[in-house]
Amino acid sequence: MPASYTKHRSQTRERILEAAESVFADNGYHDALVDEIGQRTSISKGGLYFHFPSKEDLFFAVMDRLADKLVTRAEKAALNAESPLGAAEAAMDDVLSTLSSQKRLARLLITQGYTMGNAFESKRAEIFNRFARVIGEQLHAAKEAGQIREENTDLASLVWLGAMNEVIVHWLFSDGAPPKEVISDLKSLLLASVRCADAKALR
Amino acid sequence: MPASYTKHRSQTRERILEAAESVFADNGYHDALVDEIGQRTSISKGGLYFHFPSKEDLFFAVMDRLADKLVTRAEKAALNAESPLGAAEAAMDDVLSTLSSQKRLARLLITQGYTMGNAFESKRAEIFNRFARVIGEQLHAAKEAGQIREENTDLASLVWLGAMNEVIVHWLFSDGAPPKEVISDLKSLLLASVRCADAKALR
DNA sequence: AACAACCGACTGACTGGTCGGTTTTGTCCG
DNA sequence: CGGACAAAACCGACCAGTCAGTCGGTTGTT
Repeated sequence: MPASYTKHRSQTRERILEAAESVFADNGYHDALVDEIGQRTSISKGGLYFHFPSKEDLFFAVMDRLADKLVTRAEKAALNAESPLGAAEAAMDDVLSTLSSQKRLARLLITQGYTMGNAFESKRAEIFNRFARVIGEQLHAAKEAGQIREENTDLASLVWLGAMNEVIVHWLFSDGAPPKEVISDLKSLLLASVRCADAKALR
Repeated sequence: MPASYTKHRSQTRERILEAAESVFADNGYHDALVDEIGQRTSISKGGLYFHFPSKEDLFFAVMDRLADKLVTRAEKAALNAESPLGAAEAAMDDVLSTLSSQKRLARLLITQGYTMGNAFESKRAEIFNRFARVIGEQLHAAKEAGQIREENTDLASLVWLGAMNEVIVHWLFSDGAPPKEVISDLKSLLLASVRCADAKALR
């Protein structure tokens, strides 16, 4: 298999993933038609099935790609902080800002993880655990460094994640404010929750 | 229409709702078969469609009924508390305990709200908002009473709800501990988040 | 008789996936 | 260079399973 084949191949894969992301975001897994992904890519159904073995696999690939992009961004944002707690804040900040400007993606990421019966649950869990770990590691370090008094940092990271998730969901389905606008208040709440020692961080 | 008709009628409806709850909980909306609900009730498909106009309507009815039961329980639990903050804790406590012992229902309530495409989103939001309001009202009262320092009680209630939700999800899909077992730590975190003035409440 | 309640075989729309065939791309050799 | 060959990439009509919902008919109640 010549090299130039594989190159073009991955380009096409990417094109398909892009279109699929959009179709899944618009319609959800069940109501998304493989044929529509075909239309948007100008690739026939047969062509699609040359690149992906099933609709399900395609969906998984889309979600993985999306999660990768977000986690990578968040991790990078965390690196620029000068303290563990700052890093946790930065990661949170980044995710909320990013999703604030991409409602469709937020929806896809957060709600569609549940849409395929039991098959996808573990994948959804995996994705959320990746986020949780990013936060959790920083909180753990913050504890070691004496920045916070909370002991159970695993639970704390779950609380942070859940809070972020709920804020986003509320924005998506109940006309809540965009996450961006509540970041500041949310930070105060979450910093207080882990009993941040630094009073000024609570403003 | 004689009275005995309507009486028997509502009994049958109840029987159907019970069975449907179980089938939906086991399989999720899409993979649940109307025929299976028929089997479990010993009522034929035609019979079911005499009582409910569509599968979707039946699902809605099941979810409403479930949410009603839980919210009512939680509200009752809140009444027995002697302070607003205690009431909020009690409501949280009650919901987590109840769901801890009913994994299938927890799953149904929390994840299946997303499984029917866009059709069900508003209903899911409605149900969660009911819970949020129960907590939110108590937190607001707690603020008025000077029990907590947090100002933004609407956001705080969202944080509480999101935290509870995430703990449950983690239990459901990542072999996390049953919510019951983390209630105590979770309480500490959430009380701290709203800057509870009473130091001993934080233990 | 009249109406509610129920039955269950049937239908028809829907759509993921297949497959035989066609086109495009890269390679090799004379 | 060019033409022959193979493999990749792509096409799209078609298949086959699925299942919500229907409807003409039956049973039970008042």
